This record gives sequence, C-alpha cells and structure tokens, in this order.
Amino acid sequence: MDHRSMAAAAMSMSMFGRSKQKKDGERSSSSIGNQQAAAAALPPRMRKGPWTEEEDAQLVWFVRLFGERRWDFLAKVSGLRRTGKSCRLRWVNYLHPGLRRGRITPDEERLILELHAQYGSRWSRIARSLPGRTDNEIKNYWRTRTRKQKASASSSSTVTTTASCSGSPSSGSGRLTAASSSAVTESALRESGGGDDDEDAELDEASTTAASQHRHQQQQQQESSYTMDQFWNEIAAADAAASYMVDGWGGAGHPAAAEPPLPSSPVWEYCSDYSLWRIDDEEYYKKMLDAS
DNA sequence: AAAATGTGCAACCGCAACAAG
DNA sequence: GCTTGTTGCGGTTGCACATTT
Repeated sequence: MDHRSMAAAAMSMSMFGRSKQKKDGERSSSSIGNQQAAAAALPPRMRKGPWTEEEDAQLVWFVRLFGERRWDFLAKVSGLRRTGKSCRLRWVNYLHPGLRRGRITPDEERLILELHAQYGSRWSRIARSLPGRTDNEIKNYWRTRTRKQKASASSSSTVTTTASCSGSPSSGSGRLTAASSSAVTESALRESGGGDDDEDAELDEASTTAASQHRHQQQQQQESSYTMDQFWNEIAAADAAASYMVDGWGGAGHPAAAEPPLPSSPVWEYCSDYSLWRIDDEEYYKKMLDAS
C-alpha cells in the first residue's frame, strides 16, 4: 500500500457516493468551512452529522493503515475531527468492504424474520447471519416494516369499519386498498393455518403486499445495489492504474492527476512526503502526535 | 406548482461489557 | 478490587428525498 493507492481510494469514494450522501457532504463541507472560520481561535471541536466524501476517504485510508481497531487512536491520528466511536460507526455501517447496498431481498427478509423470532431485537446477532448487512440496516428495515404493519392494520380496520357502515366499495385510496388487501391476505392465512405463527403471516403479508411491486423492486435492487466488494475492486483497479503514474500528482494522462487526493490533516504533509509509507509502528505516530 | 405527508436511512446517544493498568 | 479507556449494541432522532394531496 502506498500513498498513490490511497489516493485511488479517495477517487473511488467519490464514485460510490450516492446522491443523498453527496448532498449531505456538500452541506457538511460548507458547515466545515464555517466552523473552521469560527473555531480558528478555539480548541478543535468534534464534528457531528453526515460524513463528507473527503472524510470517508481519509477514514478508509487510516483504517487500511491501522486496521479496524483502536478507533480513538485512529480518529486522532487521522486528523478527522470525529470521535473514535463515530469513525467506527461510519466504517461498520457504510465503508466496510463487503457491505451490500440496496433493498433487503425476499430471502433476506425471510431470514430476518426467522432470526428475529429466535433472537428478538439482537440486531448484531441477526446481522451476523446476513453477510453484507449491518445491524443498523436490519434494525431500520425492521422498524420500517413494523411501522408499515401498524399503518396497515389501522387502515384496514378503518376500511373494514367504513365498508361495513357505508357499504361503499369505492371508499379509500389506492394505498388503502393495497393495505386492506394485504390485511385480508394476512387474516386469510391465519384462518387457513398457512402460517404457524404471526411471523409467517407477516412475512406472507409483506410478500403479498409487495407482489405487485416485486419485479420493480428487484429491478431497482439490481440497479441500486453497489457492494463494498465492488468498491474495493475499484480501488484495486485504481491501484493498478495509479502504478503507471509518475511521481507526484502532476502525472499526466490520469483523471486523478489534476487534484490532490485527500484533505489536509495534522499528519497529512508528513504523509505526502512518502516517509509515512515506510512506517508501521504505532509508537511512531504517538511520538508524532506528541510533537505536534 | 406548492404544501403536506410518508419513507428510508445515516448518525447520535446512552449504556453495558470488557480489557488494561 | 478500582479506575479508565475502548468497543459494541440497541434505541432513537433528524434529515433528505419521494409521494400524495
């Protein structure tokens, strides 16, 4: 690993950032500027909120240097004004290689239901059985799912009441219709003994409700799914490409040559003179930090 | 077209467990 | 055994985008 490959990582980070992430980054970048101006005379404060692409790239770099441990140390050394906790969270939930992006598949959904029945809300335990999925992701999915079910249940009861009172088949929106149909399916399943517990019924409900959108969702998933494997592959590819570059960032013929790879940090200048890349001793960094 | 509402998800917070000194 | 620092976890919040009215 050398500084060129880390620059490649920085390049790749900007490639996989989603639109929302980009917007967050833009907002955060401007706030960084404001904060930097305001905090010039103040002791450095920890940043909060969405991560910028620059921060991501910086974090990826230092995690690749030091490994996924000592997050507080890593946060300090990296120059990121983030807590170790925040760094870890960002890495685990967003930057870790092998993470899957995109919607939860029906198979995963089934597995989550099984595991939730088994372990309850122990999301990290459930996540271990779903490669590429984080506990946060599963937790969010579950939350969304239960929220939908609550809404579905309340609206279906409303529809049932309304229908029984007014007898009007046209009452209710399309959403309401979908919700009520799913509720009907769920109750039918319960009555028919199609599911041996609520979880199964819920699963079928979810599947039925989504049936009309399933193909569309799968298509969306194929389009939107961008795994961290792909990301790291791109880094590797960029590594290879970078090996053709001449020394320094003025190398011609490469898109990345025009701009420096990463933002400045307390150790950045040190890094850029190449001497960093001969270092693998943590102690050296401690001394460096003490000296700065 | 604009406002209101819903949805998805990244990130924060507080707590607990664990390890090292 | 106590203190301190680190890590991991679950619950919750807030924001941006999408959809509906």
